Parts: sequence; structure tokens; C-alpha cells
Amino acid sequence: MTRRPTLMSVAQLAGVSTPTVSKVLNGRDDVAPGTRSRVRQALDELGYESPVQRRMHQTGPALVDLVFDGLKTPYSIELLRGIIGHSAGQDVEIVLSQVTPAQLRRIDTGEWAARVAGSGRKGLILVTSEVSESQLREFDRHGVPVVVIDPLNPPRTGLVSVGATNWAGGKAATEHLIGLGHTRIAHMGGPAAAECSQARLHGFFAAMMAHGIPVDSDYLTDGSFDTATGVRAMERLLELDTPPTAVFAGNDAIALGALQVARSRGVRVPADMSIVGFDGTHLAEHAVPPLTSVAQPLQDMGRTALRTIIRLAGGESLESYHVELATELVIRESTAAPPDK
Amino acid sequence: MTRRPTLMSVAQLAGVSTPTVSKVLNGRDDVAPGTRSRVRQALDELGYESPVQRRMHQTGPALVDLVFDGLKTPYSIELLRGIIGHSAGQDVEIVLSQVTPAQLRRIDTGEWAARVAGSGRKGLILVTSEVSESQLREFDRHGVPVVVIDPLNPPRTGLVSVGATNWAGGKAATEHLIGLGHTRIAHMGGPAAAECSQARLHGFFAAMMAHGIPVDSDYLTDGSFDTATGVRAMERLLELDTPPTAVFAGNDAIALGALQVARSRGVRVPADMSIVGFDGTHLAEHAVPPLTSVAQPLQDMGRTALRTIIRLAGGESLESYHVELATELVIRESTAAPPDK
DNA sequence: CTGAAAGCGCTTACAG
DNA sequence: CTGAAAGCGCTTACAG
Repeated sequence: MTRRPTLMSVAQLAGVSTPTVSKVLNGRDDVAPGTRSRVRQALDELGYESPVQRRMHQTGPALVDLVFDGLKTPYSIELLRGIIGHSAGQDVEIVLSQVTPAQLRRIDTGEWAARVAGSGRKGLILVTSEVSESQLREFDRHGVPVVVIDPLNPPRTGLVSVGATNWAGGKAATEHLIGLGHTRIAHMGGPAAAECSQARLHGFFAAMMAHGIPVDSDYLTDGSFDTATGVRAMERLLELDTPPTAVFAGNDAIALGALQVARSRGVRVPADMSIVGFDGTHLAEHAVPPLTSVAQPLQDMGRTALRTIIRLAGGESLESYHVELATELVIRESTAAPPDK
Repeated sequence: MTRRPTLMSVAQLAGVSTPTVSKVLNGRDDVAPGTRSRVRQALDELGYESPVQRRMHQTGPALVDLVFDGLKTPYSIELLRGIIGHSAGQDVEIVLSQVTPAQLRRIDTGEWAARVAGSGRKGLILVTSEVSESQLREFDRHGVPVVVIDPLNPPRTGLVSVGATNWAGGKAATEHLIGLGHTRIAHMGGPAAAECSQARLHGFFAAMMAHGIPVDSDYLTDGSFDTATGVRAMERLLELDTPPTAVFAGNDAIALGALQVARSRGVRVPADMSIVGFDGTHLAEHAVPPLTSVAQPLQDMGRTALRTIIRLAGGESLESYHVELATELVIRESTAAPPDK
């Protein structure tokens, strides 16, 4: 076996002394240009690595930063599980942190990117964050690959992202309700500005239009991806002269809020009112009754994001900047034909 | 200005030779325990850092390894949130991974400890794991502080751990049921071998005994901390000639399984049967009806574990090797007086 | 500019 | 177990 290269062996190959090689390595300026380039070449040829570099290399698995805007929701947790599960077989470790949207806006991205790059992290996965073009450029400048899962803002040049087929999911949920005979269908959206919300809403529109069913603007609400939003929306809908017979909620938490209000007002689900959620988390599965929901392949999305970072870090180029994994309508017990009038 | 500490200065302070200090740093085993601890102390006192550590240090926040046996349960997630939340303000980052109990048993701890120490990690937090004395020694040898949250095996010498007042919690849950008038109370335990299970069970015994209520051995079951265990246990109990009127479950998942069976058999909760869970996770909160449960301060436990690692890494000594945070009985709608006979 | 020599900080092999 | 001695790989100070 050949020994690993030392200053000595490099010096010999370059025909200089070890101090000279040392100077080149340390970027000192008292070396003649010709000598310097001969040394550089010998360094390359032998594949010399300084002790620190070696240490970094053999110090085990690569590190990838994973940044959540919050860890409160089953949605986040499923993504996390996908990423952590995939990391185990990949010689990658995950550095987990939490950065609120407000913090993200205040943060000095240049300094952040420099720190990430300087500590040898392979890349950064952001979950449901809004990243500006200039922030992206900072990371790019420092050679830090970034992948965003479910970016809140519309995909921009160079933003690598992973998501699900939100439009198709919204359409499928609505088709399901129409297929059961509903025409008075409400949509309870999440944040109106979020790309995924808009896609779901427009999937809803597409299905309604395809069946020539007019959309009542009283039936459209938005808010946040939380239970309170569902509660408020359902309270409002039930006060209408002609309430809807079905609700398509922007996520499971909203659906749950709607369900709570329905129950407390004596509106039976699904006999009097059908409800469809989105995400397919255990919130939907364990609700009473269990919620029909558009499932996102969250663990797969996490896995895909990690795989993408690893490929980018390895210098591979991607076929596509945005990957969308398929959603799937899971029918449970919260949807049925509308009540007879 | 004082020079930065070298092996030489540490050796002088400890009254040994530099080779000996070197051995301690590298986790070699040919150092007497007494000598080792004297060297460790000198190392701490002078704040010695190996070249790699120095590199790490100027490269940003310290890293702490966090190892879960699984990320499936709300229990794990709450701990995680506590740890991540606390890390934000502490200039510490968390490297998250998942190691199944089977993997943990197969793993080469010496190699693992060397890797953790070598990569400059400040310490290791293990969640609900069984750690052997020899594994602990490996980490100790490499100067890697370890804290276990809810260790599965009984605390051993030198095992630093964080838990909750399981015994008191079990007693409080049982007192609550007795206070409502129940005497036929079953206990559905988790893993019989787990320290926390035993503590909860013995809290149950203590309350029963204090009130002179005999414990029917048919009313005692064990299994895992999952829903299936609750399902099986409840099915068995309902087939008894004299079923219990109340159940104290080892955790919320078990309680949920019991609740499912009760519902499907037409046993009304709490009118016909009271159920108490343990952990106080959102499983209990969102069950129908919401479950009375013994809440553990899971986020606090996570925070405490991280704070303990940081203190240990800083060379502080602890007042106590085991910290128990208080549990609290949260009364919801799954408990009531027993039905009239 | 260059390199012989001294030095630094750490590790290893081995005698006791 | 321990440490004197030798060694390793790199850097520094300085003479030419």
C-alpha cells in the first residue's frame, strides 16, 4: 500500500524543501511564482490533504442543515421522519433547527450562508419558508445547495423545491364531493398568499367549472393552516341563509376545526355535511368520524429533498428544479351524499 | 496574555507526562481511572481544546447529538420540541438521528464514542434507551457526556438521566379514580421491564393499598406503549365475569386503544367505564371524549436534558444524577363516578 | 527566494 | 499503568 502524501513526499516530487511546500499551502507570498505552481501541481498529483481536511473527511458523515418554521404540526413531523429515516442509510447527519418566518426575514443571510459553508455543511433544507431571490444568491455564492419543501412563494429562478400535486389534489377532493351529489361546496383555504393554498383552491375551481357548478363567493374563506381558522370559517358558513352541504378544507387542521363546530351545533358529519381535509396526517385518520383527506406523501417528500441536496452537494445537475410528488384522495367516513332537501 | 493550553501545560497541572494526557484525550484504555479523572480535571480547568476542537469552535455553535429510538409518538415529538426550542437560545445545534433498540445493541460503542468525540460533539442525549454500564464507560472514556431521558433500565452508577415523577403520577391517577368511587380498577401497563412502567404500576398499588382496596390480578396487564396493547387489554377485561369500572393506562396510546374497544362494544366512557391515560399528549386532548391523563412536562424534560449536557460539557458537576420533573393529573371527560350496580 | 536547522505539539512503541 | 525517548508532520526564524 502507498503511504498517504506528506509535505515531505510533495516536496520531493516538486524538487523543493518542505518549508517551501508549507509556505505554498499557507498562502505565504515569499515563494517564486514558478516554484509555487510546481508545488501546486505536485500537491494535486499526490492528492495531498492537510490534517484538518483529512479530519473533516474522515470525521464521518456529512452534515445537512434542516430548518423548520415550526415543529408543531403532524405535517412537519412526517416530513422530518422521512428525512431522518432516509439519512440513516446515507452517511448523512441532520442538524435540526427551527427558524420562525419573522426570524428568517430579520436574519443576515450572508453571514448565515458563510457560517453554513464554513462549517462544512453540505446543504440546507428549508420547510415551508419564503426565500427571497437575494437570499438564494447568498447561499449560491457560498456554494451551499438549498432545497425548499413546499415553498410559500412561487418558484423563482434557481429555487430548487419539492412539493406535491396540490392542484390535482384539490381537484380530486372536489370531484369526489361532486360525485356524491354535492353542488353547494365551500372551500376553506389556508394562507391566501401561499403557493400551495392557491393551487388547491384552483384545483377546486377547475372541478367546479368542469361540472358547470357556479362558485358562491360566500363559500370561499381563507386564514391559516390551523384549527381556529376552521372554527371561524364553519361558524360563518352555518350562519348563511343557504349553508353549503360540503366543505373542502385546505388542510386537516382546518377540517378538524370545521368538524368541531359542526358537532357542537348538532350538524351531523357526514349525514348533514361532508368534510374533506388535506395532508392525510393522523389528524384525519383519528378524527371522529375519520376524515376523508387528500394525502400528501410527506415522508417521500422529505426523502426526496434530502436526496436532492446530496446530489447537488455531489456536483450533479438536476433534470428539474421542482419535483412534485403525487397526492392521493383517501376516502374515509366524513363524506357522503348530501341530505335530501 | 496567557498562552493557550498545550498537552504540556495540562500534563504539568495534572502531575503526569504528556503521553498520558494524549492517551486520555484519545480514549485509550491503558490509563488508570484515577489518573484519567485527574487529567480530565486539568483539561477542564485549563480549557484545553484539541486542534480539531479549536477548528470546530471558531466554526460556530457546539453540536449535541440527539438520538431517538423512534420518532413515531407524540411523546418523542414533544421532547424534541423542548430540546430544539431550548437550543435556539443556547448557541448549540442539534444533530438528530434515530437508532432502534436493536441497532443500539449491535453497535460498536467504542467506535461510536470515538467518532462523537472526534467530531467535536459536546455530548449525547439518548431518549428511552437501554444503556449498559460498559457502553456508558466507553463514552466516559472519550469524555463524551451522556444524558438519558426516561432510561429503560434502572439508573446505574454514573448514568445521568432525566425523567418525571412516574410513581407519584400513577398514584395521583389512581387516587382520582378512587375518589370518584371506583374500586374495580384495572391497570394496563406498558413494557413490564421498563423502569417508568414499574414506577407507574407501583404508584397504582400504593394508592390502592392506602385505601385498602384489593388488587385483582386479572386487572393487571402489560405489553407495549401502543394502541394495540390497549385494544387487547380492553378486550380481555370486558370478557371477565366482573369487568373493572375504571382503567388506568400506562400511556395515552394504550388508553386510546382501550377507548376504541369500549366504544365499539357499546361501553360508554365515562358513564360505564372511566379511563385515565399517561403522558398528557395531544392524543389525550383530542380523543373523543377527551382523556383524563397524567401529563408529563415533556418539553421541560427535553430542555433539562440539553441544559444538563451543556453543563457537563462545560465541566460543571451536577448536584444530582437523576432529575425528576413533576407530573400533573389533567382531568378531562373520560372519568366519572362508576355506574350504579 | 530558498532551505538547513530548530522548534512545536502531539503520538507511538516500548522498557520498566 | 506510566513516562522517557524517539518519531511524525508541520511551521517558523533566519542565514545566505
